[in-house]
This record gives sequence, C-alpha cells and structure tokens, in this order.
Amino acid sequence: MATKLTSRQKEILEYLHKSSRTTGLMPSTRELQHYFGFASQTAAMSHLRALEKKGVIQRVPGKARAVIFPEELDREEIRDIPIYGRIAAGYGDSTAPEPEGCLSIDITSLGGRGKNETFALRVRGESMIDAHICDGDTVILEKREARNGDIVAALIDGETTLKRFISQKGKTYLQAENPKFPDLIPTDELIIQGVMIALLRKAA
Amino acid sequence: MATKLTSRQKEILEYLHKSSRTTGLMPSTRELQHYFGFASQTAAMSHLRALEKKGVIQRVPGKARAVIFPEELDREEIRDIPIYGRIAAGYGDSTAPEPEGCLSIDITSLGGRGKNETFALRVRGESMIDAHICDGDTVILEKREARNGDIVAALIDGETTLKRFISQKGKTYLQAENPKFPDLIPTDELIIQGVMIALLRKAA
DNA sequence: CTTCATTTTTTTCATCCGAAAATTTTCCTT
DNA sequence: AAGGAAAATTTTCGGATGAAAAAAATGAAG
Repeated sequence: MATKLTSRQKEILEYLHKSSRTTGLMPSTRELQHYFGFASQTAAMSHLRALEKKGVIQRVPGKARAVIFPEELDREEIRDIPIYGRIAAGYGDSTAPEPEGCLSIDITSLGGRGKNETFALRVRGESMIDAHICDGDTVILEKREARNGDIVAALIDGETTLKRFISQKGKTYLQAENPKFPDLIPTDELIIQGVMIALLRKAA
Repeated sequence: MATKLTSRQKEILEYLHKSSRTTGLMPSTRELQHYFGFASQTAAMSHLRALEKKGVIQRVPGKARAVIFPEELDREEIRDIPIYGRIAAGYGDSTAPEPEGCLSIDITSLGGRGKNETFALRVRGESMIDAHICDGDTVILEKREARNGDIVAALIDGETTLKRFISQKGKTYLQAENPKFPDLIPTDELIIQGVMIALLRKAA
C-alpha cells in the first residue's frame, strides 16, 4: 500500500494539488486528460486508480470530481487570521484597518477557543520581554472580555500596546513585563481590543 | 454585494462548509436538495446563486460540484506538521515515532522555508529560557544541516533536547540558554534532528 | 391590502463525467 | 530475448449534474 509513486504518478498527484489549491476545484478525468495531452480519458482514470491504490488519494465512486486528499480530511478546521501592524483609534466594532498579512492555522493549535473573532498583531518593542514575548513576535488575540492576568492589546494614546491586564480590588490597570516600563493606570476608560490566546515566532 | 445573509442562506452555507470539511467533497445541487428535504433541485440551485451574488461563495459554470470558498483560494499552502513528544534514538531517516498530535499552518507563516521536511516538538524544561523558549512551547523544526547559532533539536543520551548549536574554530558544541545548564561537548558524534524555524505558544 | 424579495415547485434538457472492456505501446528488469 | 508492470488508446454506456423557463407559495414591510 505504501509503495513508492512512479514519476508519472508524482506528476499527476502534483497537478491534483496544484489545481485544487489554485482553482479550488479538483480536475475531472477529462481535464486531467487534456492537461497531460492524453488521447484518452481512461488514461487519467487509471492513474487515479493507481494513486488511490497507493493511498495518497481517496475517491468516491460515481461522484464527480470526487478526489480527496486524506491529510485534508484529518485536518482540523483552519482559521484565517488577519495580521495588523497597528490598530487605529476608532477600532473595536466596525472599522477594521487593512491587514498587512494573513495567518492560517488550525483552531486546535489555538487552544480550542474558536468562537470569538480573532486577529493578530506584530509585537514592537521589549515591554513584555519578561513574559517571553519578543520584538517581532506575532501575537494572536481573541475579542473577549479581559480577566485578571490576561495579556491584552489595549489602546493607549491612540496606539495599540500589549500589556498584562490586572484587576484587583475593583481597580484595573495595565502592567508591562519589563521593569523599565511603568504600570499604566487608565486615565478615563480602558479600551481592550483583544486577549492573547497564542503566540507565533519565526526563527531569525 | 456584502448584504447580510438570510437565515436560510446561512444554513446552506454552513452545510457547504461542513460537507466540504468532513467528507472532503462539495455537495451537488441534488445532495443539497435531499439534505434540506427540498422537493426540487432548483431550490438548491437558486440558493447557490444567491450565495454567489452575495460573494460568500464562487461558482464555475457548467462544472460539477464547482463551489469555491474565496477565503480558501487566497490562502497560502497549508503544511501539516506532526508533533512529537519525544524522539527516540533510532530516528533521523526512516523510523518516525507516533506523533502525539498535529499542527496545520500556512507555510508563509513558517518563514517560507518549505522545502525540507518539518516536524514539531513540545518543549520540556527551562534550559532555553533566555532565548525566550518556555516549558510547554511547541517548537517547529526543519530537517537540514545546522549552522552556527541555530537552535537545534539534538540527541543527547537517547533524549532529544533543544539547544543552541555553536560551531567555532572547527569545534562544534551545544549551548543551553540558561546559566544553570552547562554546555554540552559531544562525546563522539553530534546528531542533529532538526533546526528550529518557528515557535508556537498557547496562552495559559 | 399591496408590494416585493425570498423560497420552493414542476418539468425538461444538454452535457458533464465516471466507468468498463479489450488492446496496444513503452520501458524496465532479469 | 523474455516477462511483466506501467502507461496509454479506442470505443461505448449510463448515471450524475448543472441549467432554464414558468409559476406558485411564503413572509415581511409599507
């Protein structure tokens, strides 16, 4: 079952992947035929059969374009998370800024919490270094109410910063995780944009 | 174009997602019909048309099961990465141990390096804490030759540990990023299992 | 009540598409 | 040279599937 693929079979499989990713559709046997210049559709059919026999694809008999990649079946649901470099003041409900990128990850790896809206921020500065959050890291946040001890993205002076949210004896304030940075006692209102649920770092 | 969906349309869209994720296939219009108990296939058709008009799906005229989610088209290629808790001694080429989980993420977020085989390890212990890698973090590694300064997973005494790889003046050794841990000079041979390319941390 | 969009029905077509049987060709291995 | 697997061809079927036209319910809003 786990026999190696022939070079032709690799070509076919690669095309299946490419087609499925770029067009969003599985090719029909005739589309395969035309792409590879076969004179017959049966050639495509028998290749699919061979690939199925070797376990790299699955097929559903009788159904159109019914080629499945087993690894995608096992996969958890994928969440697409917009990455913002900076969140402007008016944010919160409606005016989402332009994302500067996007991050796709399965929801299990995010800790299961999938219900709320999620977004990501690139960390700038060292103010959370003692929580082992570094400059350049990408922090993934969830929109929900902050609880004591949560790391949150908050709006301070029109700028979004990452801090630890502290709620003690009825008072709430923000704390940096770096002795060089002072605590922030909110002047009027504390606007929490999101609560950190995960962190992603690329190696240099 | 960005009109809100009616409740019926939400149901249909949700079924499309569910079907596509669990069976790996888009339902045909007749499958939609039977699922929702319509007496006609045309009912399904017109719902699909409505969803397309509102921009939440795309369709390719004339082709079977040709419903596409736009967000999946934009998505980068997803990589499925097995997570190992422990890598046994004989590893490296053939004998992969049982993964204790799986992580799916787009390859761009991994730093582009997509060619080599990748795997992930759960970090245990504090030996790399000064590199801001904590107990419980998941480290994503790539199989390739280590360069000076890389953080690597290496096999020491039949155990896999994460250390910084140092190569100076022809000598190579491993360095913990925690003053409490000593450097490791290899006794005979240094077996590098992978080089760290990214890190993922779930908030507590 | 009227209007209008949404939702559903009935019927009919054309064609997309998987499937099968019987061969032939190509190429690698012994 | 022989054997065998992989690759490709030719031809034929029937079911799967999208599509269209005409119309009838349904339900919410003015």
